[in-house]
Amino acid sequence: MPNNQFKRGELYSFITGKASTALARRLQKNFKQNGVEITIEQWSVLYHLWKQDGLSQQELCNATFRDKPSITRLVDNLEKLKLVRRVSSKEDRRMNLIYLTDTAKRIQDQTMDLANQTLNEALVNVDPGDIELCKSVLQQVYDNLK
Amino acid sequence: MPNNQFKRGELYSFITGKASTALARRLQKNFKQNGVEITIEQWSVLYHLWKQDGLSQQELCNATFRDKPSITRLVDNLEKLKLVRRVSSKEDRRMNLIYLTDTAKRIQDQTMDLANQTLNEALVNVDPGDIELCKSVLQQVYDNLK
DNA sequence: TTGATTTAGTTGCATAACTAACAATATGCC
DNA sequence: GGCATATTGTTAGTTATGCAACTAAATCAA
Repeated sequence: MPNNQFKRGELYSFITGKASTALARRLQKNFKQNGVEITIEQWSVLYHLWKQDGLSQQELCNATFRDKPSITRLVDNLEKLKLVRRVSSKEDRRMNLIYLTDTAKRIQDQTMDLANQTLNEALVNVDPGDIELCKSVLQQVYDNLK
Repeated sequence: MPNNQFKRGELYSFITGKASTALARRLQKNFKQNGVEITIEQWSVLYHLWKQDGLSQQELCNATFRDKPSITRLVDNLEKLKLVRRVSSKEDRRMNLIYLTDTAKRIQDQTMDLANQTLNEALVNVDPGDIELCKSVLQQVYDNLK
C-alpha cells in the first residue's frame, strides 16, 4: 500500500481544481466589469509577452502549458482583436514571432492590477506561509506528472 | 498594502492551475490506455452517481461545481454512450433524475482504481500533512470567492 | 383562481482544450 | 546535392465551459 494512498472521496476536488476555476471566473468577471474585453486565456498569453515580446508560438506553448493548436487559436483571436501580430522570423521561416501592439501595451498595467486585486480577494485570511507550502505541493504534483 | 500582496510573477501558476490540468490529462491518458472510452468530465459526473444514484441535474450541478448547461450537455453525452438515462420525476415533473445503466456500474471499480493509481503517481514524495494543508488552502480560496 | 415569481432544464453562441493528420521549412547524414 | 527526419505551425473534429435567453412546471400571494 503506497504511502499516499488516498481515500476515494478526496480525489475529486484535487482533480477538478475548483479553486483555480473559481479564481479564473472571478478574474474574468473583474475584467468585464472594468471594461477589459479579453478572456483570461488571452490574458495569460499577453502576460508572457509583456515579460518578453516577440516570443514564438512554440515558446508560448511552453510558457503557458498549452499545446500548439491551442496557441494557434489564441493567437488567431488576439490578432483579430488587434492585440498582437504575427511576424514570420527571418532566421527560421517556420516560426511566427508574436509582437504586442500598442493597444496591448496600454492594458498591461490595468489588467495586472485587476489580477493582483483578484488574487488578494482570493487569499483573504490565508496564511502566507501556507500559501507557499501549497504552491510547492502543486509544483511537486506537476513535476511528478510531466 | 494588503497582507497577502502577491508578487506579479507568482500569479500565473496559481490561476491556471497547471497541476490540476496535468493530473486531469494523465488520468485521461490512463483511461485511454486501459480501454476506458470516457472523458474525465464524464467520469466526474458518474463518480457522484456511483455514490448516490438517481440525482437530479441540479444536484449534479452542485456536486460537480458546474453550471446547468454544462450538466445538460454532459448528461446528453453520457446518455448517448448509454451510461445513464434520464427519468422524469413523478413528484416534480420539471426534474430529471439521472440513473446509471448496468454498463456504467460495471466500469466503476476499474475507473476508481485507475484514478487512485493516477493520484498516487501525482503524490510521490509529497508529505501527507502538506497535502492536507494544501487542500485546506484551496478550499479557503474557493470559499473566499464563492 | 389568477397572475407574478421561482426553479429545473434546454438551446444558441463564443471561446477554448485535446487528438490526429497535415504542410512547410530546417537539419543531418550519406 | 538528395533524402530521411525533426520541428513549427495549421486545420478538422469532438468535447467542454460560460453567458444569456428561453420554456415548462411549481409555488406563492392576492
